[in-house]
Amino acid sequence: MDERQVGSLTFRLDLSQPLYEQILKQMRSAIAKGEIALGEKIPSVREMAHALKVNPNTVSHAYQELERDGLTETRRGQGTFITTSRERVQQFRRELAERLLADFVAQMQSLGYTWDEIERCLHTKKKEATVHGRNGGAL
Amino acid sequence: MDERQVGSLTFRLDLSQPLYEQILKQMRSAIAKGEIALGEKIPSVREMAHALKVNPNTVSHAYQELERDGLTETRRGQGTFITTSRERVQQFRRELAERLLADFVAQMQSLGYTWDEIERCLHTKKKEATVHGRNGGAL
DNA sequence: TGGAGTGTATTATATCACTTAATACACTTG
DNA sequence: CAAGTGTATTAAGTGATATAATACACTCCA
Repeated sequence: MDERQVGSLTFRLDLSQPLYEQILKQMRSAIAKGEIALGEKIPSVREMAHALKVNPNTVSHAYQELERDGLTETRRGQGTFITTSRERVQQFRRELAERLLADFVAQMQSLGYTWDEIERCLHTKKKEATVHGRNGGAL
Repeated sequence: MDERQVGSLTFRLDLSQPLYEQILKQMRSAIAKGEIALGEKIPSVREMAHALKVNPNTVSHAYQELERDGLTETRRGQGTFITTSRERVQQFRRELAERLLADFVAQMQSLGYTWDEIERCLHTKKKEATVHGRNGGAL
């Protein structure tokens, strides 16, 4: 499965995307889902780099994007911490979901799908997924 | 708007994505939506390159991907033609939509959204879009 | 106070995808 | 035979990505 544990987090890295982007996305998900508590310290750049067998610069790149997102706060000499603002995390989650939804709909419409057809596709897939596994297809 | 006409097609190119990918996607859309008739000849590599102010190699790259998709057939010395198989086009459209849907759902679930929440988001956005413009938000 | 651990910045090197350019070839049509 | 097709090749340049090796300023704690 090529999974790597670091602290309470689990990462899956491959070569299909930039490494820093994969780290970034998986950190965003962990924060959005509350898998890391608000205000909690995340692994240091060097610790993360060592655990993921990746260059510290690459981890640093991802961490700086997280701060640009407003999801983390960095304290010089101390480390990087998840923001304490629950509102900020919720807002980010909403905005990202909104972007994903808009992109998805735009692409479906570029193939000639109508709103009703898109809704029907989603509903069909939901029923397919919830029949097989009880976890809603998440895992 | 930075749009370029070539034959009956309209292209919009920017620098946010590889040029060959943008050409590829917009050709796929045109074929899937039936904006180009089955069996019809598409502009030659050189003509398209000149019209889009792009290198012939870049257009050729996109055209070869189209053939890999099974959406076009190339006849040496004659040109590139849309497949005559309506079934092939429909199948491609379905498969691409299926992929888009699966990716979208996976990303939403990675943010902690449930199936019901995803369905509600889509339905809300549909109502927002159909209130404003009558074209369903496509243009 | 000093050492260890923080994030950050810098410079250098290497690789890869993408793009352009200039040719060349085999094929088909008129 | 000439013009137009797709295709292949070689070369060059650019930018993003990643690694490596240092260095610096900061904070904490023994």
